[in-house]
Amino acid sequence: MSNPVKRPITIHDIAKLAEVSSATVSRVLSGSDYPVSAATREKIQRIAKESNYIPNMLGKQLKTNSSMTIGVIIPSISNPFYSSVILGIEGIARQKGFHVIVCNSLHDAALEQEYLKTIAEKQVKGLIISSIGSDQAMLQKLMDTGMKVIAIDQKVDGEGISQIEFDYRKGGYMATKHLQSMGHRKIGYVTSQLDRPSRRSIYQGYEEAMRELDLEPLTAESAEDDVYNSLNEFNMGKKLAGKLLEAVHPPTAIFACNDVMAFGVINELSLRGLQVPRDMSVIGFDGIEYGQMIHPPLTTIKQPDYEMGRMACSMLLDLLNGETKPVYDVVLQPQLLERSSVADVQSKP
Amino acid sequence: MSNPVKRPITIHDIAKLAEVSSATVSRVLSGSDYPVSAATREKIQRIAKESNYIPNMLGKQLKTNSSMTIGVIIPSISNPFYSSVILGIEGIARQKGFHVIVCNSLHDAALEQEYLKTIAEKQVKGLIISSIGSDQAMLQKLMDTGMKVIAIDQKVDGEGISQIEFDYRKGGYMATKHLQSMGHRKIGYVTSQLDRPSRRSIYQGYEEAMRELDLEPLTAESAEDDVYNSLNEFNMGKKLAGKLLEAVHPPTAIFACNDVMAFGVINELSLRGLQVPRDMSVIGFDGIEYGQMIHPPLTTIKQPDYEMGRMACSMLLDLLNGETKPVYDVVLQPQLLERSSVADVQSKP
DNA sequence: ATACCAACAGTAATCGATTACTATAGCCGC
DNA sequence: GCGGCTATAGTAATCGATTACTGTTGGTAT
Repeated sequence: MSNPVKRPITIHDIAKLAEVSSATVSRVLSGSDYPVSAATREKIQRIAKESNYIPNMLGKQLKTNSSMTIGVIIPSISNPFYSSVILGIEGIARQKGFHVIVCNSLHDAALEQEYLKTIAEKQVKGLIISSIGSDQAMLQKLMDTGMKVIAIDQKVDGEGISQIEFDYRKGGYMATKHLQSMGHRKIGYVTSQLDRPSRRSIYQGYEEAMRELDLEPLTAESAEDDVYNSLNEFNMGKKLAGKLLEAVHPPTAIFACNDVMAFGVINELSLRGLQVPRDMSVIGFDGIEYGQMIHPPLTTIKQPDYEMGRMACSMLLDLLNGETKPVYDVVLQPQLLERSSVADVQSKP
Repeated sequence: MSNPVKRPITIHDIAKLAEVSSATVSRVLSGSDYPVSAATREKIQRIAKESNYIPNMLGKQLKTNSSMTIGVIIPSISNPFYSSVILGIEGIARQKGFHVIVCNSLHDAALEQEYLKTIAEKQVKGLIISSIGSDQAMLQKLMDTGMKVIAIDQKVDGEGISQIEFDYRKGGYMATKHLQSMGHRKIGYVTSQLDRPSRRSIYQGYEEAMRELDLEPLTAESAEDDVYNSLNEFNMGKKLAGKLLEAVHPPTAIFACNDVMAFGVINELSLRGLQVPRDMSVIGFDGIEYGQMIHPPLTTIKQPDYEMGRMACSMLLDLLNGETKPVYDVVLQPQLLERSSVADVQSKP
């Protein structure tokens, strides 16, 4: 019942048992192509199995200077958008024998820096990051020492970083145009603080589409810092929807900067006795799965999150394999998911 | 513009620059309490900083045989329940200077085994697992070599494993009792395949509560294997709700084995023109945040996911610190979240 | 003045695995 | 029968950091 803390088995132990040198054991167990006689090979494999040998990767990685691991830094896995990205990354990585270390920066730049350091210390040679911070000095230093980096979602400037972005501006434009095409002219926009580039881009798309038809933008922006948390976003959506309704000329359609906020908008509307889409149209942004589980199913702009993860990982592995492609940016295109939260209000002739 | 792959700086390089031995450098940089003169100490620190020294944790961990890392194996981060658990684990771990490696078994026993091996190879000494597999031989072997393990959510049998469970049975019982207390007598239960212990337990709770009042259980169980995926669950909820409605004596309330499935139930009802809770009451199980974003807000049984993560991590760190507590099980209690999807149908006198 | 101890610094072993290098034996061709 | 090649195996250096051990110096207590 006590625990006599057995020292783990090493190749040296196996070497002794098999009466060979540890070099031979290593050659067999690591799958090297160095020739070893069939008899010896079998004997070593048998002993390794019998003794439950577990290789120590620290030793191996230290010597070979390769950890077959990639790091991922994202704001938070509890955001379904990012958890999809991760699933995409892991799928590709696993397929190629790589492991993934995921770090949640929790929207905290300091924590992001800390994870960056940890990842470097663990000798991880490849990183996929959706950066929250603005000071990329550390990132740049790591790249100078040979780390390969792919930035996703959030643009990072700095030379030598390949990017996978969304065309947020276009997404904002598409959403607005869709509402316009359904006959809406007074279109409100609710958004969390316009502090991040991605959010500003969506807004620009909205504004541009409005200007094209000489329409007045009507925006409700959150003043608060986002403590990123679904429930907060939801409540913010409610609050901002309320604001728009109390405007002098309330809109007939509301565009929310993300799906969860759109949920809040819909909720607030229904509390005030307004039916979506009969009394008010709503469109979201993100395309999370829950959007089709609510009533009415949310029309939204889809970001191909899973694909983004897969693509980022493929690009990174190519870089790690020494394929010296030029640094390049991929811009993924938004896609309109037409469901049932937008009404056609055109007066058809 | 080319990349002359600089060899990374080691303590030996610093030693040379500072004209001291690498032992002294290590003593300064690793925060040892071995005395080093102030002058030397400062010089070393200055040079380390100037040269952007990044310690190689592989070397350190290999020598000290401690990786300050814990492993976590869960079915999938895209399930908000588990992502909450992870956030709880990480919070505690970070606070104590530990890192966390998260592995998604994706409900695949073989993949779980593989990750188990990987974690062992990485010399991780502590593991928190929500196991999907039934063969715990490997897990037991790892524990024999000194790995500390805490099982959460899913019961794992095997000696020496501390558990943190939910009282699923009681949760099922409470949900059913709540519906009964609101006057419901015909209560349907929709569930995914009763193949996992946790699911069977919820069902038992339901059945027990029904028997207590001599009521006939009315269950719709999915025949399909669960490809774990929210959308699937949602659709299954729709399908099973349909089944219940077509029963000879359709229920007045439906209890779903998880929240997403309850979303499906509600959706199906509303498609068929039934209003929740006026025409049918619905109760869920899990307590995910999205439950309060739908209409009507979902009454459900809350599992303290975040707390579970924190608790598991605390227990694990205690174990790793050599605090030889007895193996013990914690059973977390379910909690009724009363929102608005259940109607009171009692004929009040 | 002697014994003892603390402060400080270096040498070298060590963690576990890989691999460059060296060595031996058997076989082939000519 | 000799150079050369292949198959096979062992020796020892190596990755980067830590640390047991040894040694030197200077101060202090008696």
